[in-house]
Amino acid sequence: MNTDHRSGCPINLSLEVFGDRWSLIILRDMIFGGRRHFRELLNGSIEGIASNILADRLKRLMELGMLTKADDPSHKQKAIYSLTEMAISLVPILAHLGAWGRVWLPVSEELSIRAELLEKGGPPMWEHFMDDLRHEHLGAPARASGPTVRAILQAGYEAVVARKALGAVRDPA
Amino acid sequence: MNTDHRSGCPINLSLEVFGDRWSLIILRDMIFGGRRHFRELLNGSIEGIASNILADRLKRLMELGMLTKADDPSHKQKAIYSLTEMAISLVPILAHLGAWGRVWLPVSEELSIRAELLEKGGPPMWEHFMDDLRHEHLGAPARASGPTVRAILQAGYEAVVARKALGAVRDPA
DNA sequence: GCAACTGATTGCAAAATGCAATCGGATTTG
DNA sequence: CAAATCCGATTGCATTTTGCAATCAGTTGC
Repeated sequence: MNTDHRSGCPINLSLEVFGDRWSLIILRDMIFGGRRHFRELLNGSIEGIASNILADRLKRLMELGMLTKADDPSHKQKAIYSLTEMAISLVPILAHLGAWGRVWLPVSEELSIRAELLEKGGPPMWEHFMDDLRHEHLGAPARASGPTVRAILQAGYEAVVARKALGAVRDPA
Repeated sequence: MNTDHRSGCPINLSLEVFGDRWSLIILRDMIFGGRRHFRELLNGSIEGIASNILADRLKRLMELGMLTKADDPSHKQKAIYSLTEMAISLVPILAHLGAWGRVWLPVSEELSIRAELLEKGGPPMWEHFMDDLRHEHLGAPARASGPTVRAILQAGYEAVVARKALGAVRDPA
């Protein structure tokens, strides 16, 4: 890992970790989309990441301690990528980032409903989400009750998609 | 301004705004360092931004609605850059980013004391800070009482520097 | 045996970055 | 009043990063 930094400022060092156009997109897809494999990240990315960039960023994020990689027992060639606690603790930042983007940028309704729900859920929901991710990626015990936060966000997303499809039937273009 | 986006996801759109190595550094120097002029940003940057990059980013941030530019009445050639509400509302994100960096990255003590104080102050302190910035950059009325948040952070910084200098006298290298 | 899929790698063009020198005008200094 | 300094940039150029398409060798399912 590269250890010569521009400065010891925490904001600068954070930017050196994910101050590029792809690293946080990959982490977003792992956190919110539940993606664990190379191809899932490659083909599932709505932004269309290239395979060489994805390979480079996965390697970089591993060197930085944000991800780990393990063999998939069901497929000798598959690798499973896992979030570390360092990456899981980005959830509040992602929540704030989504909230800020929702206010100031031309977001689409179906892609911002998750950010809206996460904002409304506040820190308690973020903690729930981080516990879910610790269970999923670090083998921590599962939360006692209730659906996962990802399932709640996904349900919200699907409700918006369904409502928009209905609107399209009633009011076709 | 460029209006073709990779996706309408709020996190992606936020990254398109400041997902590079310099934009947030410039905003940090304006917010925490109180810098308003080109040269202040150029020479005051500990990370050493190049003048062409600074010029490009200032232009870009203006096009995105994060900054405005005005003539300095005291100097016909000077320009004063001001934060917009869009940029001021990044304060909570910067606070979280600093807090995260302080935990996970090799920050220096003197450059992370501000992040520590801002984290301990919590959302009420962030609101105070944003009010100060609205007064400074948008002409809003000043807060009723007490020192500015920037002054509090600066005092903390100087206390650390003084303490470290004292330690160097007592325990020279 | 063969097509589809696995996590990547390679080659190459285009864009972004880093760095030093420089610009014309405004201001300060001696 | 002339020289030096400062103002916000701009230019040229080498290096680095990115984006894109094609390709790779090994694994799996049929």
